[in-house]
Amino acid sequence: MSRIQIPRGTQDILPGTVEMWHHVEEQIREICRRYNYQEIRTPIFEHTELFQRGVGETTDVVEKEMYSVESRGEDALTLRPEGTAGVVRAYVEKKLYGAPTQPVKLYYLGPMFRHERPQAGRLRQFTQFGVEAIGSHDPAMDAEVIAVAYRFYEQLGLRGLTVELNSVGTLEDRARHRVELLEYLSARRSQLCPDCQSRIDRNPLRVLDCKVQKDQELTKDAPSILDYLSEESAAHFEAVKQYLDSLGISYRINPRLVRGLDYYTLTAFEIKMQDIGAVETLCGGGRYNGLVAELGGEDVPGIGFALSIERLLLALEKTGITLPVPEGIDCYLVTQTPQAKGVTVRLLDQLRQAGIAAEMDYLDRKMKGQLKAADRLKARYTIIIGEAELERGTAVLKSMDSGDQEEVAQDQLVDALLGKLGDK
RNA sequence: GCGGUCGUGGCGAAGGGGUUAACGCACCGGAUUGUGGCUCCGGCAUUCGUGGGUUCGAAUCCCAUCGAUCGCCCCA
Repeated sequence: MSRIQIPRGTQDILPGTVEMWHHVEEQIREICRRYNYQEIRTPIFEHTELFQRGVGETTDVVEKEMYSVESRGEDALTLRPEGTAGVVRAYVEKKLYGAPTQPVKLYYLGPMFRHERPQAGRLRQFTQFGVEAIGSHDPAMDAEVIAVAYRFYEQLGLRGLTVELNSVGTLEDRARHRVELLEYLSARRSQLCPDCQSRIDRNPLRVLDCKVQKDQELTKDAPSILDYLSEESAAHFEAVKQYLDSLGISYRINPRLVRGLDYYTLTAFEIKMQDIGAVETLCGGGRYNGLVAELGGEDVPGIGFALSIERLLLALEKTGITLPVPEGIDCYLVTQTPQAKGVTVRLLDQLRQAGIAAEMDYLDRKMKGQLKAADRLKARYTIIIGEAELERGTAVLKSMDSGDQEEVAQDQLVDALLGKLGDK
């Protein structure tokens, strides 16, 4: 029979690795508790139209990366490629604008799906942690959202991160900038790389972000969005910068920073780290003041970020940070003869009910093999029941660390072991 | 959608046309018939991703295919 393999761009997270995920997940819940963001869980799939309207019809994500299915004559469904659209949909549908605490501050953690060619830090199923703060225009809100991401990385031990900051303005700001930019780019069209020539028509802001050296030089003096911000937009941007200064979070203004999703307005930011492969962006986010209205709600502002756990793990690995991973069990039960097995099974269950992580042999290994197995499992203690102990109703309790051992009555074992484990 | 590199046991890895496919880790057994971590000994790939071709002979050369990986586009 031929073997069925894991789909491209997905991964099995096995024991030994999953513990790191647990640790990261704990840190996420902890930081969200402190910053007062509450968890929301939305469906893994949504109506395709949600992403078309939310993310934007002409974005790459919607145009060529969605996993969509026709669903038995009903509206087409799509595996979520990002988290914000679903959260905002829920905000509108569940009327969270009426929630007793405002602004509404939510976080999510879960798998996203995009049909792309996998590479380092890019998968078809990947996991995002994101927050959304909906209902506030306050630039301090922007700073807080950036701080959540930044402090989260700090808390895990990552250093040398760069916060890149920009304002992409309001729709009106962008429209005025776009006219000038198009004029500038069109004049140089033929000298730009083929990718950029098509970007001019699709998303001219992207041209400014091109990695080709020649293009960088050609667009060096292109009109900057920052020069087209309205007074209000500029004031917002200034305030965000000041709040970040107060937080002691350093940042780099990058007027060419563009986000790939259509819903962003005003503040846009990324957190980057070098040398983790071709992808250096760990986290991306920004304001989306038009999105709630676009999805049928009131005209309520919002801001959020999304970051990938896979990229975080990659960054930690490159930095040489190992996460604290609990390992080892408390106790391994060893039997010399098959006759003792009945007692062992009973004792094992008693230990487990008492909260002790315990294991026994299921492979008919000899005593020696069982002790070796206990060692491999990093058991702190072993309980050995040989012929003599079986007869006397006792067991040997042995410390695997010191090698010390003592004989204990079987009905005293749980307490004896609890006492020893408690001493540690 | 496009390009580079790679595919040998559970894992890491040598071998780059000639008949036993090194070695290390892990695993199992023994030395030690009631005790792990160290040591020593033994066992563990009818087979080199898959299919086809060249050849007296292919893990080794060629083609195709599948997969992995890195990069482009784009993004977290």
